[in-house]
Amino acid sequence: MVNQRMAVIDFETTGISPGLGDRATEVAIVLTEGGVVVDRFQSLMNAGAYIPAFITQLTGITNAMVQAAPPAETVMAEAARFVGQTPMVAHNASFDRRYWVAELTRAGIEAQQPFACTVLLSRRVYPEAPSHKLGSLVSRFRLPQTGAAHRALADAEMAAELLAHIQNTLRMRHGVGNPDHAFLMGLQRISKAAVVKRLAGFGEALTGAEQR
DNA sequence: TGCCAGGCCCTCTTTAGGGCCTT
Repeated sequence: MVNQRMAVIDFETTGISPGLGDRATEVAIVLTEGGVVVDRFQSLMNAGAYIPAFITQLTGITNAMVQAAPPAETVMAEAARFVGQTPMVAHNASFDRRYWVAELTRAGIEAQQPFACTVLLSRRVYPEAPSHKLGSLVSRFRLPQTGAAHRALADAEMAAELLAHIQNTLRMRHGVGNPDHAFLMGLQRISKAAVVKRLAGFGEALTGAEQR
């Protein structure tokens, strides 16, 4: 059992590019330990950015909702205190890490936490999956649907469920005794081709589907 | 009002192009 604490994060935003002015509208972080959620943080935030209609249609988050929310800098400072030095995880982490760094930088806070990515891990551990979207994987593995998709807390909790499922697969199918954050970072860094050899070294042979 | 990016991965590749994934 992996008892290491990890912080699974999800942002809702006004778009896909913080470098071009997009801002976060909501953040949620769940702390997991041994595959169990032990604490939660969630808040809308007012970054003063306009939310396009199609984003509101996707997330349900309106301009009025964020205008009534605390300032982004205040929320991010609370989020940073909540996370501390806990290693982080996100679904498509390159996206959430960019917003984590961008919003913390605006708040005058340095971001140093390493990010593991459940998309990269899923591609390596479940190469047979036809889709690696969060919702598709949750459905495929019959994981709990923790609320409305495309809201930060629900997506963070579903990503945490997926993380626990990946860790369990590594333990049960591949004999990885301790799939902690450092192991996951190592696994996502090596090429997909190298993963077969790496995991095979932990014990049980991979399935045919995984060796394709 | 509503445009946009970036990293990873595959292949009809590597002097490239396109799909996936996130909002």
